Amino acid sequence: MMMTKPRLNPRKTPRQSRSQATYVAVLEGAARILETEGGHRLTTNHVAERAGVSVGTLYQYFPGKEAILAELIRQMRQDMLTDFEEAAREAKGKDLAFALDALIAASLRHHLRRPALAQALERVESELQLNDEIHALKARMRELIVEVLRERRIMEPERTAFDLMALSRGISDAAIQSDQRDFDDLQQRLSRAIRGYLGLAVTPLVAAPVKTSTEIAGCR
Amino acid sequence: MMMTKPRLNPRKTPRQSRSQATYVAVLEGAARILETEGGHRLTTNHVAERAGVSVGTLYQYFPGKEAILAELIRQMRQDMLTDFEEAAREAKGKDLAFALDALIAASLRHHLRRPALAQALERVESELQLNDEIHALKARMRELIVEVLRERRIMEPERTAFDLMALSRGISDAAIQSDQRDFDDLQQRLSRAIRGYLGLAVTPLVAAPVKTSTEIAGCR
DNA sequence: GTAGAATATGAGTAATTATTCGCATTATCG
DNA sequence: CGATAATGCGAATAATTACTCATATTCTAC
Repeated sequence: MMMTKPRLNPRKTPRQSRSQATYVAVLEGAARILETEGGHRLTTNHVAERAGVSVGTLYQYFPGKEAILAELIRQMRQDMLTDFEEAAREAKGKDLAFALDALIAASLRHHLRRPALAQALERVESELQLNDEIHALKARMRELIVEVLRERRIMEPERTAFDLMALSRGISDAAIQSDQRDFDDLQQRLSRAIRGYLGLAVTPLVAAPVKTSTEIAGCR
Repeated sequence: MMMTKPRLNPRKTPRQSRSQATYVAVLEGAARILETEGGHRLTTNHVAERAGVSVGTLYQYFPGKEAILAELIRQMRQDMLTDFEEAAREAKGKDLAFALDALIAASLRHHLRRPALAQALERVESELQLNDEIHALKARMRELIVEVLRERRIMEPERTAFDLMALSRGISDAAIQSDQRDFDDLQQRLSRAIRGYLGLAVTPLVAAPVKTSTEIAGCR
């Protein structure tokens, strides 16, 4: 034979359906380890075992565990972006509060689908430095929100989008960490936080002690 | 000799000043690794090296790297709690907005002192399960905020404190991750987010397109 | 069918990381 | 001092984890 290729890309692209199945099995095995045992137990041998696959097979498709994590993150971000795009399309033409609620719902659905996995992947994401593809996905998500804000004449849409995403993530993460999983409850709390940041009307949490005449008269 | 003790607690308490110095050197070495290289490079040998200490010495004071991390986290939470208590004392008797700003400032100081370290430790904290002492520190911090809210007649103080802490952390973390380090800018953004959540007055971000008479007349 | 390509295997090896232990050094106290 | 305890050392060893490769199995196309 002429010359065996010098082992170029260690990561093959699966061609047959059986290898496709192997590929997703590895990813799913890794995901389940993240969910149930934590990142420190994610070793190549262990992933292969949980995937019902041999280590050698794993290495045919992934050069190492970082590659597995990167692919899981990429898929998560891709799914999230798709949901966001759908929500933004629905909200087209509707008013600000409606559009925001649609985006909040999309974000919440994502966090509640596989809560432990989403949390673990976000942690990994901030620890690893990511490839450009993942960065691009996140950038497009932010741009999408910026557009929603800009169309509604919100000032400083970039910074506002940044803060809204950040505070949403903060509340979602903390809630999920404490096993709060009630969709409607979380939706309300996120909606309050976001509307409040924007200066939209929000029912005050200050229980009026005794209504004085000056308080009733004054607009704020 | 009668009987060598069966190696009870592998973690000695340093008695001489020199060993005190060793103890803190190990912690500082670990902290610097977290800051500059990331959690995956935190190995006992490496920590010892960066601390200028031999591995054996490290193991005299810490049974393993988790113990080092736990102690770093404990110290971080302890410092933060102290700052919060101080801020709450200052704010005693002042109005809600003032009290909140004092707490925000304390939180921000903490995050900005050693930003990369704070981030890394928070990640580790959510990955490891912590001992009761650290849980207690966090619980006392939340209680402190609950009290601030309760004294000002805020409804559902527990849940509100939870959400305020969560959204603050979300914004702080995201900002620091993006190298936004301007104290006053962050203070303003956090203040807006928190006041907004509570339904306090916040300058709206909606650029009024044309002021209609009904908008000017209506209180909200 | 059968040839050849693709895929799968897992024991075996390399590399990394954790942990110990015998001994050297330094401090404390009378 | 000198005795004893405290501290420090780091090569050596154990344990874990990463990764390979010779071989076996399964698929595809003719």
